[in-house]
Amino acid sequence: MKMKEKRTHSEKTFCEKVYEITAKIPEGNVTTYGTLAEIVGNTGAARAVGACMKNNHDTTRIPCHRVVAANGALTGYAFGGVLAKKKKLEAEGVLFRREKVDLEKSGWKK
DNA sequence: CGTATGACTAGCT
DNA sequence: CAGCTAGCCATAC
Repeated sequence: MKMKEKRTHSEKTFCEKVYEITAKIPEGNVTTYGTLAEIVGNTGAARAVGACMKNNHDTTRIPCHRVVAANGALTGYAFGGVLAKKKKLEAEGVLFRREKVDLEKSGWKK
């Protein structure tokens, strides 16, 4: 197999792209892993997105807390759990419905 | 290079 | 409405 395709034409890996997009999410808005994956050009790679997020440790530059599940539910967070994630979102003005984000109102519109 | 894993999603029971 | 299964992708070991 040729797993070593080598991304010479694109130094950025899938994760790098994800970070770029995530960093563009405006405050008070959120997006889903699936949507994020689609934006980077890999629809269906929602899992890969999350995998990169936990690998990312730049919450200051990469607001990974603005990325939630497709149903608006908060999933993991490598800096304090979904609890800290929820708090951050609330603090930014994201509308919550019970324990889930209201994607209808706070969903990020690209 | 091959296998295992995960911050997902959609579908079915 | 809640829980479980199977499918998908990229990364790490």
